[in-house]
Amino acid sequence: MTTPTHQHATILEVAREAGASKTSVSRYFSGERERLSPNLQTSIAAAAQRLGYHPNRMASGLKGGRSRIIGMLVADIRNPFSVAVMHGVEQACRERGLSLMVCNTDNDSALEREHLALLTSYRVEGLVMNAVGSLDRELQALVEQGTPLVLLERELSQVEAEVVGLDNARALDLALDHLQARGYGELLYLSEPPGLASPRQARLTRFQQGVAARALAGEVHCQTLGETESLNRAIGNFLARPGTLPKALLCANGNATLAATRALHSLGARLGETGLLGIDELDWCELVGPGITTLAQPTEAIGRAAVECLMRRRDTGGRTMPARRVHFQASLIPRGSTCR
Amino acid sequence: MTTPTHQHATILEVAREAGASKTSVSRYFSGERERLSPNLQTSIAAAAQRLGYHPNRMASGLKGGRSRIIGMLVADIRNPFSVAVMHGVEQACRERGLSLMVCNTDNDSALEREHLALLTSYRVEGLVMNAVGSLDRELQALVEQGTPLVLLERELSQVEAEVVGLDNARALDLALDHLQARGYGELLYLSEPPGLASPRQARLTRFQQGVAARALAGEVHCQTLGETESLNRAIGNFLARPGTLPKALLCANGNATLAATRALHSLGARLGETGLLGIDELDWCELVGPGITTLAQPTEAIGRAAVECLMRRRDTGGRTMPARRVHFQASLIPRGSTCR
DNA sequence: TTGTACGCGTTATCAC
DNA sequence: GTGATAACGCGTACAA
Repeated sequence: MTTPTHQHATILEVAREAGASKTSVSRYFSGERERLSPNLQTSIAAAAQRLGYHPNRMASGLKGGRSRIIGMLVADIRNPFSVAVMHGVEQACRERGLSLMVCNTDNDSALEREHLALLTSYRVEGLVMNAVGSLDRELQALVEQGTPLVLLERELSQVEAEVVGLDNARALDLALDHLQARGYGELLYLSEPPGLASPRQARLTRFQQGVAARALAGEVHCQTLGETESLNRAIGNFLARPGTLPKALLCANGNATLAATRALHSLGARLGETGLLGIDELDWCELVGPGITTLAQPTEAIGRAAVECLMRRRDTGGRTMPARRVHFQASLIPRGSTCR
Repeated sequence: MTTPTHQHATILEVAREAGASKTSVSRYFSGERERLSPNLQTSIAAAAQRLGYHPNRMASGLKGGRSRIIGMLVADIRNPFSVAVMHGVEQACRERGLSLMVCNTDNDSALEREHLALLTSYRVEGLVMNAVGSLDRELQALVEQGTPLVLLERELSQVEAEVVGLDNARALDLALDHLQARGYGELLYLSEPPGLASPRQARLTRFQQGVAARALAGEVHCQTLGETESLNRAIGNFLARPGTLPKALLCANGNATLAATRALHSLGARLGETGLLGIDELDWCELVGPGITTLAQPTEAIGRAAVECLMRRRDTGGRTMPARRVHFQASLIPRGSTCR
């Protein structure tokens, strides 16, 4: 019987307790149990059990150079879309025996830099990010040090990295086709300012192209969604403008959908009469009024694909491979908000 | 074959590059810059800059025994409440120079055990959890090893740990008072099965006491919320039952609110005529029908308080201190769903 | 099959 | 002020 220590047991203590050597204990916990005699196996297991031993990943990561940690930099952890992708990332990591360290940057560029340094200092074996700022220099350094990098959606021209995300062009085509088929002729596109975030840019561009190609009337409102009055005014003006064709709002992401729904709600607009279509499926979209039509993204698949890219890149020796792109398709969920 | 990627720079390389010793470089990066001569400081800074050096936290964690990592075990990462608390935890960690390692157990007891072992193996300096299973033995071991532990809501009688969470009794009193004031006389309480999760138990118990004390009619439906038909039937029966007093649903958490709203939606019930009150405030509660009345929890404060407890316990030497409880108050947000 | 010795990058303890 | 050196816990040649 051993006295309950308040320290963590080490491999050496387990070895002594089991009457074996460090090496054997190390083997036991490194998946080479078969090569040990049954006797040793049981006594090591018993000793480890008694001492509550867990291998120290800090130490093993130091020696082997493998931290077994994947880092993830998320722009907005309170966005359900990000969480869903993260869920996929996490599952894929677990299946590979990796841990996930998630940092939320709250759309703050300084925070992003800070968190990136942090993840670097833990020697993460790969990095998944969808964050904000222009960290080109730091990311370039990271990639040159041999750390695989996958960008969610936002692509940075400077840095050699995989990009995983939605096929934005086809998603917008899908949305525009649907709205046109339902008879809406004047559209207002709602988005946060594109800034450096390339998917926002890609969606916006395709919206403008698509509107022109379909001979629809299209307007754009790009503004921080926090400014409620400004948004309400913009939507109010759009709806009040004289016009013969039915009007609809197209929202670039989940946050925009939420903001638009609130605005329409406070303006007293009836969903359907005023069309509403949002990119990103959310829990509550089926519950508001006649339901909100959405374009759902395969979030889990996106997360898993990110990890797959990471691992592939790691196994093929990093930057010698050309950067790739993985696109997923959105699926339309028609509801009452696009039904007149 | 020479590796094409130059590895991470080490403290030794920086020292050589700067013409200094390891010790000085270590001091420079450990907040003891003042004790170095200005000359040394600049040359170390320059060398580190050239080499892109970041201290290896794995190594420093090994030597000093401080990983600078806080672990968090979350039962359901897709629950917005959990994410909001996590956000608070993260902020508090950052302010203290700690990193956060989050593991999602997906309400799976086996996964929970696995993740706990993982976090232990990284020698987390503290653990925040709100997870499911009965991990009493493992947690007890953790605490005895000197790792501070804070439980969110769910308390485990066996283990000595702080508990941070809502004042469930007063929250339910608030809810019942509101419903009674609004004239609802027959209540149906919706919850997932209490099982080992003590807050569910606490809320349920208080509901039953409170209903009796107020001479209201109260029923309870505790079932996995995934079973839609069962839930619909239960709510349908409740509403169809002859009775003179207005009826209302009381939902034990955000998931229950979502399920109840869906059920009422599919049953064609009108919110308000049928009362609805949910614990946990969600983005969409103001948007559905006339709005859903909720009891909001101070999520960020709960997360921050958890980290504070952790740190306090660590600084006072862990298990010598008696376990404590921190309770927060919910605040009522009245909306149309409790207005006839 | 099992044991020994060394190195991973860092911090702490001394000496100068 | 600065520098040499010994741990920290583990993996792994290499020896037995």
